Amino acid sequence: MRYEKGHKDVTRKRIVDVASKRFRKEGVEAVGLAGLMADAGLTHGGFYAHFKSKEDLVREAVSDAFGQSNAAFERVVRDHEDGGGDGDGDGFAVIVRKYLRPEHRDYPELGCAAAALVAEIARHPEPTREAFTGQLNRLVDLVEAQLPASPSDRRRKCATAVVALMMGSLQLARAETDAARSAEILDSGVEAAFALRDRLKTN
Amino acid sequence: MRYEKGHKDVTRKRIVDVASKRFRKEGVEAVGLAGLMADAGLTHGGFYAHFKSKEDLVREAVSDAFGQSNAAFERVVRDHEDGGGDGDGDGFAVIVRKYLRPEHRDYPELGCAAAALVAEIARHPEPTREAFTGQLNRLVDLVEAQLPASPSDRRRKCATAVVALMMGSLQLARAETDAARSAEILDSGVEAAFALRDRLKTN
DNA sequence: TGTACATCAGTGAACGCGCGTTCACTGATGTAC
DNA sequence: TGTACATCAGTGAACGCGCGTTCACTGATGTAC
Repeated sequence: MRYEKGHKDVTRKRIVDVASKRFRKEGVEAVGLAGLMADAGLTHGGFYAHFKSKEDLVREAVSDAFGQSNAAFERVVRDHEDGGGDGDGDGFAVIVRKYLRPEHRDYPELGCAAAALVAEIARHPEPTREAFTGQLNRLVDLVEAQLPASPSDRRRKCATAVVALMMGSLQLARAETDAARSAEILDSGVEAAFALRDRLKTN
Repeated sequence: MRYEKGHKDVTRKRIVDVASKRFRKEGVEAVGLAGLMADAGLTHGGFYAHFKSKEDLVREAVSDAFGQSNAAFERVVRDHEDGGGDGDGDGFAVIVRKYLRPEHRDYPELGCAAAALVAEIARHPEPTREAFTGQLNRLVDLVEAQLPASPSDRRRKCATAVVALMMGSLQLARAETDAARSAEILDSGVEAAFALRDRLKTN
């Protein structure tokens, strides 16, 4: 069957979309190409008409997943600025609270790719790691833009630490089996993020 | 061949030891039992004389790996106390600096199991997750013990956030391909950890 | 003291299965005549 | 306007391979007589 123009691109995007969700939920290694293609409504043989290897898809899907979650955070900050507080730094609170929400903990397939995949990505080839760190820097940039004025390397380091703290807290909350303790981990992350921001203000 | 008493226990420990290193370095899923047993100087068939399943080994190896890294941090704090500063809170600095060292970033197989495996463990069955969080709490306890006196839930939350921050920073530093930026990530973690500790002091 | 047997940690072939990858093929549609 | 052919996204069988797991077996040593 021959398809209308642009059909292949649509299919390719569908594969990337399915992959970006399943990788975040199950880990890259646990997801097989046959099942992935079936989820996209295709048979496995067609995979190589779209990507030259699984690694090729991983790089693209990680970038896409992380990019989507970054875009969501950027949007939520912009919406907040347009609405109430006129650049009073509350964009920071919006990011931190959204990141450390129970929903984000419970639905990794819709959330930050860093929290789900950072350790696995660290073992992948350099191009994949670079796609990852490119998006990571974008997240750090976004956090940095919400911080009060300070010498620029202090701001950068603070933003970096806040991202590490949020990501780490989310991961620990996901591993914790006790619901109350898991909620406390998220809460610790929120409080500590504010503490780091405030210290930048004071000093 | 029949073996001297205790021989089987020694073999078992050797398997757990090899597993605890390889899991941290390569991830649980990437390590096959045949290769693992070969590394322990055995053939794969004997595995089930020691463990009832791979998951059984995972639980034990994660507990062992995390326990060893915890013990190392406990030791380094004790040694520090015995040596110079008599409980002046520098145990905290010793932990943070040891955790966020470049060597820890570069040799995951000898380091903290949380940084290497937290995301993967979160997808494992409850007994495995509980073995993990048991050791995680031990690490939080250790950090908490180095913090200045405060209302106990504030201390606990601060210690939790410090662990999340250290773990997250180490993971990000491992994924980063640029050496200078990777070093900066570690440094951001160290500074932020001190900031969190200091805030507890002041307040 | 010497022989027969029980023990059991470790061996290695075999099980079904899913992996990533390759490739000859299909068949509906667009284009050429 | 009607027929022949080229296109090419997607199909599905097949490749070698490693996975976790099972099991009949080995063979050096300890124990029983």
